[in-house]
Amino acid sequence: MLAKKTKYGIKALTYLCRRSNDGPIPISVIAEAENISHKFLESILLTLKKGGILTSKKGKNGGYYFLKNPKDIPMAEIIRLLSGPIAMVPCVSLNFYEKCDDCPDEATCGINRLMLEVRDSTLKVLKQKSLYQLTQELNK
Amino acid sequence: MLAKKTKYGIKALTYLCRRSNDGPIPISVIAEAENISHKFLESILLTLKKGGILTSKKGKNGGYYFLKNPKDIPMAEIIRLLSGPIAMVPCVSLNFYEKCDDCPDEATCGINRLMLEVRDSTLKVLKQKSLYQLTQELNK
DNA sequence: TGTAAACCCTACTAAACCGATAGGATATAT
DNA sequence: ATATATCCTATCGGTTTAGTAGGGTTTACA
Repeated sequence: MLAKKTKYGIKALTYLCRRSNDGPIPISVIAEAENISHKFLESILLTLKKGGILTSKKGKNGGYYFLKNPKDIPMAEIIRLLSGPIAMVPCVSLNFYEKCDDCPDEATCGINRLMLEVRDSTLKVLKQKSLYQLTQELNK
Repeated sequence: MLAKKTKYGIKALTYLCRRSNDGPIPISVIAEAENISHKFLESILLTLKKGGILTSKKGKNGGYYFLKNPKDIPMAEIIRLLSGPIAMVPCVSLNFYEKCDDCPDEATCGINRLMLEVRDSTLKVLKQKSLYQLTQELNK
C-alpha cells in the first residue's frame, strides 16, 4: 500500500502542475488546498526538491515550483523518490538492488522470477505515464 | 516490499509442493529445510490453513499438506492471504476495497486511474502463474 | 534596515506493524 | 500412557509512519 507520504506527494505535485504558470506556490497554499498537514508536507516537498523534481524560492513571495517539466517526469521517478523501491523483493530492484540474505541462488529462485515479471509489468505502466498525464485525464 | 511472512510462506509452499507425494510434512522439517524460525512458520502455516490452501494432521506423523492442488493455486491468492491487498491504494482493491478517506471523488482522481492500471497489470501476472509453475521453472 | 514571510533542519512522540519468542492446550499414532 | 505435532494466546524489542514542535536561515519589500 502507498504510504501517505507518497500519496500526499503526488497530490501536491498534481496541484503544482495545474498551477504551473503561477510562479512559486507556498507550502501553506498547497497544504490547505489538498488538506495535508503543513509540517508533514514541508518534509515531503523537501524530498522532492532534493530529488531534482522541484525547486524553491525563499522569503516573501517564495514557494515551490517545478525544476523539470511535468511532461518529462514519469510517475515511476516520483514513486521511487517518495517510497523507495518499486520491486517487491530487493533482488529484482533496478535502482535499489540488494541480494536477498536468505536466497542461495537467484538464478534458480522461483520468487525471483515471478517478482521480476511483476516488476516489469508495473514499471511499464509507471514509466510510460507522466505526472502531466495524470492531471490531464481527469476530464475524460 | 514483501514482508518476510509472505516470503517464508511462499518458500514453505514451494517446499511442500516439491514433496507433495510424501504425506503430511511437520513444521519442523520445513523450518529446517528453508531456514525459517519454527514458531514464526507455525503462524504462517496456520494462516494458509485458514485460507483454505493447506490442511493439517495433528499428532505423530502429522504435519501440513495441500488441500488444493498446487496447479490450481494462483500466486495472487497466496499473496493476498499472506500480505493482504495487492493494490497500492484501497480504492482500487478488488478484495479489500475501501474508500480513500481523503479522496472526494474517485471518478476524477488521477491516482485512482493510475493505480488501477498498475493493479491490473500486476494481477495479470499473479493470477496466471500457479504455485506449481513456480516450482517447475527452476530447471529452465 | 527592519521585519514578516517562507524555506530549511533537527528532534521528538504516539501509534502501528514486524519478526520473533514463550508457554501451554489440544489432538493423535503407536 | 506417552511422545509428537498442531493450535492458540500473549508478549516483546525494533522499526516505520504520521504528525508535532521549535527554532534557524534566507529573502522581498516597505
